[in-house]
Amino acid sequence: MKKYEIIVTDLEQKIFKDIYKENDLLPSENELAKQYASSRATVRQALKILEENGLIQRRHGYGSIVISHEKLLFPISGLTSFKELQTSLGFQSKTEVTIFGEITINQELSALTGFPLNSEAYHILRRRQIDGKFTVLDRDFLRKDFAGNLTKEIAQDSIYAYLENTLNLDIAYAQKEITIDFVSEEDLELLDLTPQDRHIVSVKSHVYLADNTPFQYTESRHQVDKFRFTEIARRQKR
Amino acid sequence: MKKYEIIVTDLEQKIFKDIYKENDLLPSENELAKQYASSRATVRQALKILEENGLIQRRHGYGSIVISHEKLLFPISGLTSFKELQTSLGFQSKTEVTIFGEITINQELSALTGFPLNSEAYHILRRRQIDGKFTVLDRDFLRKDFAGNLTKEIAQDSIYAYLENTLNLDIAYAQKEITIDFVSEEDLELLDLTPQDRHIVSVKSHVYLADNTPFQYTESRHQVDKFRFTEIARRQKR
DNA sequence: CAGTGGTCTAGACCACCAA
DNA sequence: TGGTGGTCTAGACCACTGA
Repeated sequence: MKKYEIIVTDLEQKIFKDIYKENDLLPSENELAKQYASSRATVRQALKILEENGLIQRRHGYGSIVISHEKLLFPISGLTSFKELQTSLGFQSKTEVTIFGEITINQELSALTGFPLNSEAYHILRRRQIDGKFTVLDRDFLRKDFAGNLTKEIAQDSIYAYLENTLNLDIAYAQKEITIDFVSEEDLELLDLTPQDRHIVSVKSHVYLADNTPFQYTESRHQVDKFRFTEIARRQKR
Repeated sequence: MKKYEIIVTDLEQKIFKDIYKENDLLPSENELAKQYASSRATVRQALKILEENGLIQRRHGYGSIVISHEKLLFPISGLTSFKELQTSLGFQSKTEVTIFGEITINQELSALTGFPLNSEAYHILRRRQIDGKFTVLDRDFLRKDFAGNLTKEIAQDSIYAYLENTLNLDIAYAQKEITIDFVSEEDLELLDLTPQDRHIVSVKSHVYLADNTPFQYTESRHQVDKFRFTEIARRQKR
């Protein structure tokens, strides 16, 4: 474990255990450097992470204030997968793999996914049940040359866990887009929608590996009243 | 201008001018440190910002890759106000101030906004026109003890510009939430909705100052088919 | 004013990557 | 293996906040 990670973890725990309470000041950077027997730069690296995670707010010439952390629920932001969400929130839920196929990328799919023309990809359609009702429909395209031997069983569990832990693929970032679409035939067929539902929330993601190759394209369609997205936004000074 | 800002700006321009093209490698950190006559730490601070802004992707042991920047349109993320968006995107648009009033924060409003009970606040309702149609409805609550003498004229222009540039208020971060609501009576009355529209996108923001005081609460209601939200999400390793 | 966080330097060693 | 980015140090000066 790296030194700055140790500091982050320790401060996180102290915040969650209310040793440092909401609106408290953390010890100064010099003080923390002494406490952790580190340089100030290392402490600052740790504080930067706490700030990005929305746990503290730093103030020039004053100190680092602890932010209310009760409000920090349910960040769909940050590339979190369904399985992770589900376990961390303790939902009653199930995943059904509707389609598990392979496909050659044609012109249209290449434009959509960013994959090379004529490359081979998995095409997976899954629907996810929350509290007994199918509320989310996920369509995934994954490049076969990277995703190795994906199976239906893995798709039923967590694809991300498999890619990152088993294949050691380095997933770096995603370009996400949220829009509201009209309900499609397919949505009606596969999700438990009420007849009055005309709209659906669509979250499209292009997922890239560390070396910048487009690796996955996902469209996730959520029943409108089950969707919620939260994030901490910091004002960009520059 | 700080040294790392100079480096960021310079590299940004070189990327936008295609001197460094998509999928190119930037010069190494040591090389850049030489070029800008700075330390490596300063170069790294600049590269960190470029990475957070989605312009490059850094890779351990390899280098910093330039990411496609054509995809970077319309980030509502990052606390951007309507006026900024409008000017940066060149929309034809207009803002109408429907309500400009003052209000004492009661129990209910205190819970909603986080403002102290019995404090004084501005209550502003604005509707925004894009291409001749009212598509966005903004309801703002701003604490009067911070927002000084706000006027209807300022509200018609940009409140943020006034607060930051004129009052020098230090807006630090916002907790945002996106949900889909049912269309309300008020929405129907003030927005140009079609009779079939049943849903509306609601973006709620709690805005905080640098010293962590809740300062503004905004609910922004967007016509469903005019709403689009994009962001770059990085996978959290920790 | 003393103390805080923000910027910056010049070094060091390590972990990773491609050839 | 040589070059890359990732971590870390020990120091310096500056800009800002509060009393």
